[in-house]
Amino acid sequence: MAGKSRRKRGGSGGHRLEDVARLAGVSPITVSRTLNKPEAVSELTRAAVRKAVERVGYVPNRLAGGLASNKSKSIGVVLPSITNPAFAERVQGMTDVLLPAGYNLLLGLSGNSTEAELQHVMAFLGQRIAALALTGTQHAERTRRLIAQAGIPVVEIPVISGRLIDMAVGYSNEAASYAMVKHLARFGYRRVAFLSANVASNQLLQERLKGYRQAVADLGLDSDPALIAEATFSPASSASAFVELLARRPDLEAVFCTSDLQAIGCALEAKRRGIRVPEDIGIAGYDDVELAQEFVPTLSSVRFDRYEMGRTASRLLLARIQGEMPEQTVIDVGFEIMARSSTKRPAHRGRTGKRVRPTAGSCRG
Amino acid sequence: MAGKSRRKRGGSGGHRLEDVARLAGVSPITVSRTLNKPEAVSELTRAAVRKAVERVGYVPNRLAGGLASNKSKSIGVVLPSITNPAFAERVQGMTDVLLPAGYNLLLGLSGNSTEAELQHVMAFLGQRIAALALTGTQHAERTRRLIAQAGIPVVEIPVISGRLIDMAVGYSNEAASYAMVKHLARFGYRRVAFLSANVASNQLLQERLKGYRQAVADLGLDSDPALIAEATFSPASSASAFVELLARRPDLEAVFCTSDLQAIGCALEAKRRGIRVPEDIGIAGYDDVELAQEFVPTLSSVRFDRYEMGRTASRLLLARIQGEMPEQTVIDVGFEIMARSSTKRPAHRGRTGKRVRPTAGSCRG
DNA sequence: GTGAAAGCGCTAACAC
DNA sequence: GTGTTAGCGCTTTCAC
Repeated sequence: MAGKSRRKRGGSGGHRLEDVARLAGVSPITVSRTLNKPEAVSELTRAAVRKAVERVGYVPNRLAGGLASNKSKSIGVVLPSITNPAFAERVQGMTDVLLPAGYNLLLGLSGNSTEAELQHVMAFLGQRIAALALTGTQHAERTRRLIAQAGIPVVEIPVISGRLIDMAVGYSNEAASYAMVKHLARFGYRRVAFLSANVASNQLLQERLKGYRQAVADLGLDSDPALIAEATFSPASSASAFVELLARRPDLEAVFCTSDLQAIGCALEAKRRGIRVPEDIGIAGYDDVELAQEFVPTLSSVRFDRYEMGRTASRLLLARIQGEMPEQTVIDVGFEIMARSSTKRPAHRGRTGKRVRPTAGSCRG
Repeated sequence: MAGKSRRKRGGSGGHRLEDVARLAGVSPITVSRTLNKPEAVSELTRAAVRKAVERVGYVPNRLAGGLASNKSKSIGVVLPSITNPAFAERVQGMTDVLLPAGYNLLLGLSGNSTEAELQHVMAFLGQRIAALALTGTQHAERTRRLIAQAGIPVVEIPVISGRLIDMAVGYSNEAASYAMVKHLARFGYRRVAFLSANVASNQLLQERLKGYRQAVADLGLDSDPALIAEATFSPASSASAFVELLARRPDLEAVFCTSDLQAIGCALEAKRRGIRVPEDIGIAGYDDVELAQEFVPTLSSVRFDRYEMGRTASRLLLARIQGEMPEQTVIDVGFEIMARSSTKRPAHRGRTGKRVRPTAGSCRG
């Protein structure tokens, strides 16, 4: 006791490195090393320190550690929203890799606003995050500048083209969309609607719309702009968008929705109206959520491994944090067109289960 | 230049308070005050400082600030998983309140393991989180001890009974479950199955099972233990559990699922087997996801406002962080039985839309 | 309203 | 392998 008179120790009540050190009969730095670089400490000392740590229930102050070392054990993640299962699984994949490595997740929800993203990135940088995971490649210039200045590893998900900041894990949304339209065309659907959430604010949807348009052009499908509609992610909203599409184009043959929930909304509306799927109208979704293959009829969808994407992205970040330089920093995880009943128009026979290999990233076949 | 020789300033490149201060022609502490307590600084100085901050793009180091003040602007949140939309909406509600107040979210996914929860809480405490939000009241003793020692505000969600640590926002899961079974009984279903995820590891499900059992006993329904089954959250898994229930009890009349996705899994399986819902079998869900009211048939479910729960919990935490003592620290948000087609057995007529008022927290009517 | 000094708890650097 | 010293960038305390 009678240490140098300190400023009042806040209510956080924790013990300090020094307390543990005294108890273990070593210097503070030895305790620090035991915790951070155990291999640099003799086995004997290590045991003594560990015992002391246990004894007082020492929880290191990461704020102090971070300040001293100018880096923290936190990783920032910015997502548009988390209610969308597509993003939720990515987060799960990330924590599953980062937690065992001792890293925490700082979560920022941006709602597709680059301004909100900037706010989050600033806050994260203020906490000296060790790395950053962003969604898409659409960022405020200031965000890019701040990140560059910070010099931390960054991974963008789930895109692999565009103006990449650093690393990326994803696939070509455009190619996936193209492939699905091609799949529909193969089954004879030629008046195919594109139903998505608000495209203007969402880069991924822009890519998908581009793929849709390209396929429509390439395959000579109906290119009427009235076939393009927007709805929120709720099934109810997409149901009414579907109704409007039908009103605009009573000869509508298929709807390609950029989310499964929207596709299900359309399918349910079709059922309520006695429209048969896939006979009268083909319906395709996106994301391949679990419900897609259980639904009646089973729902064709675009599949990509969101969970694995989170894991891969995290591994990339961890490698870079540890100073390694992964040979591949832009990883294409590919996608898969899951051809199921909802787009299987009778009297048409198409190939199914087309898998786009990771390195391809575009539609083949 | 020629400042006192410092340890190398890490690559994080940022400017310091001192840089801004020099530029603005004031002392560092004045800059600090301008940023944290603007009202304590003259308008003129404030303007000068703000300009300097803008000019160099100053991002305060929260690590340093946190160390000095022994508190951070981060709030820890522990959830079992985030793939479940029920939790995702809570998180959205929390950030919507916390972000404008300048707080970040540290996310920890525990998978219903109290041990994992402990790990997260330790890591969070190491970062001197300002407050903590936990799921349920089942915690390791050590977790409780650490939290008590830290003396930070805690809110538990979505439960309001049991061994509460501090504050709570939620409703009685038991009463909600009881109410749904009662609703089923009112429509003449007497052989009601209870289908949930693994109960042993999940406190909420335990409460719901208790409510089910109590209702079965009180209302004289069939209490055969074979009517209780488990499945994962996937619709496929619950579909097979449903099949097994039918095998065990071919005279099964209704299934009460503790999640909507499971209920939908059952309903889809019923459709595949030509079993009519609600005529042959009644199906009830839990959570009232958007799809529930769009599904065909519309799905009866237990509703509670998850988003608002997140907001309320966050407001409680913020108040306590600011030293206020909210008069109510255990908030019952109530629940609602959404009576829809999937449980409306013809020739039976029950009351619908029963709303349990927040302060009631139990089943009335 | 503003500033000077001290120190939050830890780790980097260098000595032994 | 272990210890000593000097800060990390901020906020507290107390003076003016």
